[in-house]
Amino acid sequence: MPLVTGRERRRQLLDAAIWTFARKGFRRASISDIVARAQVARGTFYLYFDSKEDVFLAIVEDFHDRVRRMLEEPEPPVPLADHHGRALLQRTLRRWLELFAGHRDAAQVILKEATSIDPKVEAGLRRLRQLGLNYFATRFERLQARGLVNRGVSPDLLAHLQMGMMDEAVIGFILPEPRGDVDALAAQIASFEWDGLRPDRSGTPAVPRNV
Amino acid sequence: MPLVTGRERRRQLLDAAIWTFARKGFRRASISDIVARAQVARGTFYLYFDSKEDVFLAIVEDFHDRVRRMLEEPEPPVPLADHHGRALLQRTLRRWLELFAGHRDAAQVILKEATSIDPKVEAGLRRLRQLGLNYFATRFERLQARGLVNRGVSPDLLAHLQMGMMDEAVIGFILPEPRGDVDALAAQIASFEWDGLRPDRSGTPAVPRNV
Amino acid sequence: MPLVTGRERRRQLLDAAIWTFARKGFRRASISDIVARAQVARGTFYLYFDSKEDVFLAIVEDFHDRVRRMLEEPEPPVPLADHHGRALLQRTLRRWLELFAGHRDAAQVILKEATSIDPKVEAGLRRLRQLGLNYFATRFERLQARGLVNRGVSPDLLAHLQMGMMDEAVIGFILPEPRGDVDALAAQIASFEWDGLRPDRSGTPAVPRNV
Amino acid sequence: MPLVTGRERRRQLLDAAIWTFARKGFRRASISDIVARAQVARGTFYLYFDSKEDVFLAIVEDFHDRVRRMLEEPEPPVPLADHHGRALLQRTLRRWLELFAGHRDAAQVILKEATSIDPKVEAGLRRLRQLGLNYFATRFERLQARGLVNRGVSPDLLAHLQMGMMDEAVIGFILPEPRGDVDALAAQIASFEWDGLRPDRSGTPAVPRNV
DNA sequence: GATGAATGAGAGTTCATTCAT
DNA sequence: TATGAATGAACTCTCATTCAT
Repeated sequence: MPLVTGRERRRQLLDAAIWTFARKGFRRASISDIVARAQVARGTFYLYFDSKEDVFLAIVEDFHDRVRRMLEEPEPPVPLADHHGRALLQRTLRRWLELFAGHRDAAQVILKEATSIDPKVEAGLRRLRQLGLNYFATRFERLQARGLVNRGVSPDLLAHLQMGMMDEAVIGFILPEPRGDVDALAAQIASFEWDGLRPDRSGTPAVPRNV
Repeated sequence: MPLVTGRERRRQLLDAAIWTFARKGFRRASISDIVARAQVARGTFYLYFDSKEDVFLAIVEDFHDRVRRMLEEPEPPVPLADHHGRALLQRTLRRWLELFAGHRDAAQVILKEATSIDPKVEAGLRRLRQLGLNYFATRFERLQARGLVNRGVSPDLLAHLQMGMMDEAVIGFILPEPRGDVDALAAQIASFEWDGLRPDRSGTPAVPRNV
Repeated sequence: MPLVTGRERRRQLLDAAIWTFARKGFRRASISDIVARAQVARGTFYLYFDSKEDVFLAIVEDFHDRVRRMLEEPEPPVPLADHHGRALLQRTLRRWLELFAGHRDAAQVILKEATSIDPKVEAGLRRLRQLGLNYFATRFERLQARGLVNRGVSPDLLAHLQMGMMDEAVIGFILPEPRGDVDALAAQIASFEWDGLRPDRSGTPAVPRNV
Repeated sequence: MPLVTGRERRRQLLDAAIWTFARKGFRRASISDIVARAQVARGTFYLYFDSKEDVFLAIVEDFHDRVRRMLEEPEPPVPLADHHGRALLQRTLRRWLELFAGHRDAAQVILKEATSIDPKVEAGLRRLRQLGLNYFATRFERLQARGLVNRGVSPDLLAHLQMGMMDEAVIGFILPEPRGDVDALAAQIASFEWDGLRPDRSGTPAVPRNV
């Protein structure tokens, strides 16, 4: 029996690639860097991946799997309360941010190195993105149907905006800092999304001039 | 007098680079591609730019200038109305989206090729991003001070979320389609931001279960 | 086991570079020329040398080693004779000239291509030159101490003059001809050095006019 | 009438080239460097010289002229003395070294950048070298004929050795120092050449062993 | 004569990929 | 499976030279 199975060797190379791409970027990282990190020979890389592009695609698909598994995981019930919809939203955002916080190198690669590499990679990224968009859109739709969310905005647009905010929150607050307070971040975003910017829900604002 | 001035030749090469990077990506685009597009010799490129990285930086800075000029432009007054703050917000978003819609190739390059290229390029992108963040943060702060916007969220976080939504809106709705309805898009985003997701501002939602 | 070891491949490339530089000069020789001579691919060159400058430095250092090994080699005793010092000198010159005659391409490169290439190369050439200068200076000093050589001239200057004569003898009489009589050349140089130009060691020259 | 004549402009460019080649070497110096030094436009260079190689050849020939003029200059008589031949030799060496000391940049270019550039340049350098060799050979021959110099060595070989010593003296003692004592240098070299290394012109050295 | 923007051949170098061991 | 020396296409960049003004 070999010391490492094929599965393990592949994982080892994949992690080395994630680590390398996160630090050098796809373009500047070389196969040499990856195999040096993985402590295997150059040729070994090509036993598990077809090309440099292929290992990038594998990273995307690996992350895709993680997202899918997270989304499929059953969620613990939220205590019924006044702002039930908001609590659900906040929990979702937290789980989403936690996933990225738990895999910062991969997140870095997916979010910041997702440059035009290859049609196949492009497709993989599109699928990953679509997974998120579908999830959020379906979710908003259901919440609207149940009267838990304002029906005035299209679930599809909402999903896009949600994804944009998530990306930016990860890039701006999770990737740079070793320990961001994910909980607080999710709470604040949920708060903004739930209540909106309108200052006073009853009265008229007092004589505003142009800014 | 030469047929083209140095300024024009530089612009010509810059536009060729934008066009090329938007289609092939920074990595796959070669200097040969750029000069072929610009219809000049290979060496001419190096009279105006130091390197492939340098021309990318120039693109970023060119776009930076456009954004700055747009932000400095005086805005026509918004008719005083019930939802004054919302109207102001919507107008800002529209102008922002219009700028990107008016320079789709450049937007594509900035938003999708903003990969790790070079420390200098990195810095340039950071400056561009900061320009937007500062603008939105200042704006929200002022509107809050004037009572036109809910004081419950930090202007800084708001700015980040706003930028995330803008990026995603551009990537999702402006870059793919030749003619997106920018006005409608701005209106919908403003609507979501203004009112939030809360379904009913008075009553309690009716017996929701977990989603 | 590969057909050639790394050591051999390096030597093969080094020899090809010596051959090429000797014929085309550093400037006009291209990496293509070198690898064509060595019958390997272009990239192989860069497995063994960092750059074109680096291989030149390697040539210099390779020759440095040869000179050092020659100088360290024990010399067979010279039969005690009337002109003991002169015999020692002649033998040294012969060995020196033989080394260059035995590696004419390298000598050509070292002596005629020793142009300003690189600070590192410059330093390497300086070390090589210093090796020779030190050897001759030490030698003269010892011979003076033992009373075998005229004490009227500084060993340091003597070393420089000796080096100059050697360089010129190699350039003028060894590099151009496939088979120069190294022995006779060494004998004549030693003769000149030993006896000097003074025509008659006792009498006064007869009524010389200006030349 | 133009501000500068063609002759002057050519000289200006020639001096700029000497200055540049002395500092950067032929290979690393560019036409840009030369015209920048001469403060003229790039194209102007090509009105006076055919190519980069051509200007190098012009430098060689310019120096050739200087050497020739010096050699043709009548020499002041040397006071008749005991060592008449030695005094003549010393004066010649001094004049030779003075020429190089008076044109250090050109000397640097001729002696250290005289790398393989071009067949034409090669030929020019050969002519320059031959000028010196002929001069010394003729000189030694005449001195031998007049009994002022030892007849035991061939004038031709002597000329080569003399040139080698001159080159080395210039490289080692004149080029590096702003103010070398040319007189003393000439005196020491003449001393070595005149008297040789033989320690004692009458007795036998006392029982020397091998070094 | 003088200019300097434009040229483009050609250089050195990189590195993803292969394959004999 | 694993290795790593070898490959060579493709790249960026330089710079001597030209020529319309």
